[in-house]
Amino acid sequence: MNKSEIIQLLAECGQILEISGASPFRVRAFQQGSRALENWQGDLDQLVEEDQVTSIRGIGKGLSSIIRDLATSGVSEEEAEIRALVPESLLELLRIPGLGPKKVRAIHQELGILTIEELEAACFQQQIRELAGFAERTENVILKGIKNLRRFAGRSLLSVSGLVATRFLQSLQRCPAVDQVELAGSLRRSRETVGDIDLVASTENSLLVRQAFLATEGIREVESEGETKSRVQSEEGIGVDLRVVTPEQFATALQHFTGSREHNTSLRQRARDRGWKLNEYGLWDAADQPLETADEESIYEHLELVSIPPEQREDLGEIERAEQLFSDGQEWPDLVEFEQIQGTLHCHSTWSDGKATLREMVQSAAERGWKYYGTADHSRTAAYAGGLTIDQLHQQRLEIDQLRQEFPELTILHGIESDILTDGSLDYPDEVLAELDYVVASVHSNFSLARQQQTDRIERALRNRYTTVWGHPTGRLLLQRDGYELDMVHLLKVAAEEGVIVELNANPRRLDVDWRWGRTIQELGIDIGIHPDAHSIAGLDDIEHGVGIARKMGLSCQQVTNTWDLDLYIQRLSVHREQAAAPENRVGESTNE
DNA sequence: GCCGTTTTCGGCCCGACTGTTTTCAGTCG
Repeated sequence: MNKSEIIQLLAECGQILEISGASPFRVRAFQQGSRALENWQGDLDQLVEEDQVTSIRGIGKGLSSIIRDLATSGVSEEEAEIRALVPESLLELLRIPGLGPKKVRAIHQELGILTIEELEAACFQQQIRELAGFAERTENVILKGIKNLRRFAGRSLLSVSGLVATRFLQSLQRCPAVDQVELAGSLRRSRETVGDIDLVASTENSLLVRQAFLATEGIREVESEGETKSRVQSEEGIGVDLRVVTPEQFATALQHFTGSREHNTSLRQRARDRGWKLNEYGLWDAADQPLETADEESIYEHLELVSIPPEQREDLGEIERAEQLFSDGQEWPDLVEFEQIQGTLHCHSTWSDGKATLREMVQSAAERGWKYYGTADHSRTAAYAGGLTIDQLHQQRLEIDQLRQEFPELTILHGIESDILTDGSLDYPDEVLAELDYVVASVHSNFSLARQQQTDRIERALRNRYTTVWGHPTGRLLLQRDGYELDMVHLLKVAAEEGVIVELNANPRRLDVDWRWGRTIQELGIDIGIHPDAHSIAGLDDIEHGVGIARKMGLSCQQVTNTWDLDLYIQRLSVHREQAAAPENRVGESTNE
């Protein structure tokens, strides 16, 4: 059983235990264990083999034994025992908003209901309202929840949620009663997908602010509204939460609602260790005296930590690091910023499956003030995407020569996104690859190869002297499909050895390589290229999503190739080719045709 | 079930809103 299946299974065990009425702490242990495994990146098989699973914080003896059994044999006695506690289909009922474990349990025990369909029927037959603790309104809430569940599927992509968030943010910014307003939650932390949108506003008049919030365009439904908290559902099916506090409370509220939950739990524990109290309204010392918290920095400073960038707040060791930096008298290192981007590689045009012409794309790159622009259409095997024949590649070079004259201030680089063929070779003969400025090597076929075979295939491509960039390394599509099975640790080592730039594909459906590999990537000294994989002019804007993920990886501008000066960049693109050309470095080199 | 410079027991973050109730449990974040 692979890692993502185990993560899912542990979370389900937590939910089953919850419905069955187990200790809430045991429930939380499964949920936190599942999240801990999800946020940990490394080779799980190796960890299991070395019997080191408990080295992941949040996973102790009990969970590690379940994980070991599942990873090695696919079955676990403990897991089977938990699963037998309640019928599996009840987990579906938990997805209905407003229905938690207690209500699901009551509905099942009293009425024998097992599925969403049965629950819906029971609501129509007005059976639910007869149960203790339920009434007519609960039936309506459930029916509405079922309807929404069928219509919308949980989390959303940054490209969608970002637009919705901006709409609400602007509506609040226009309200004169608002003192400060900021985006919080997972969007501020640059998570790759978003469950709902969190906004924090400060004011002396919460009523006016609430009214401005509820007057925002595109609200399907108001789910709750109170003195300090309101929640609506947008037309796109995304929940939007607004928390309203006083100006003095803004910093602690922003910190609190930015999260993550795990980060906040650790931070509050740190306050408790001092006999202090921290919540969204402030920070109090042991004598119950409020401490000055004018901004987020001061909250961390009181707790003897340097200020931690929002993207890093996942409780993955950042608090320990902030403590060390604080005692060393240093600051958190600067993370890469959008304004530092000088250009990019891996953009498509109408030469293959892009929607804009090469000229239009180049024009847009020049208008953005970029120093360089790399075009990389699909290679010839990608027939589905209009991949270029060798002849077309040569014709494209003629157009690029022309554009270079028209846009002298922009350096235009001619590349290709070459399919990695099933045997690991690239899609053109060496002499054709040699004519190009760079090659993005990507897998677009045979996703279901066995792990070792897929790893070997990609390794061969990475060791090809013409490979400059490893494109969208795992091929995942967020909310659609997992990446192909591969040995990521091994392949990152290969990329480091060969000097291959690892792509951070900034398309909001991909955001691949996953940010959780950030630490490994930094340890190996790998250079990351943030590439929009743009198929249109608007697609170039996706770089901003990529920068957010790079910040989440903890990267500085030095580690992101497309923030570099032109000369350094050009030099970097040829490094691999020259390295590989040296006889002592010729390892597993391919002979394309 | 996890954790630990109060370490093998006894804690485990904390507050808002809703709906069903007449003071609170359940859900959510």
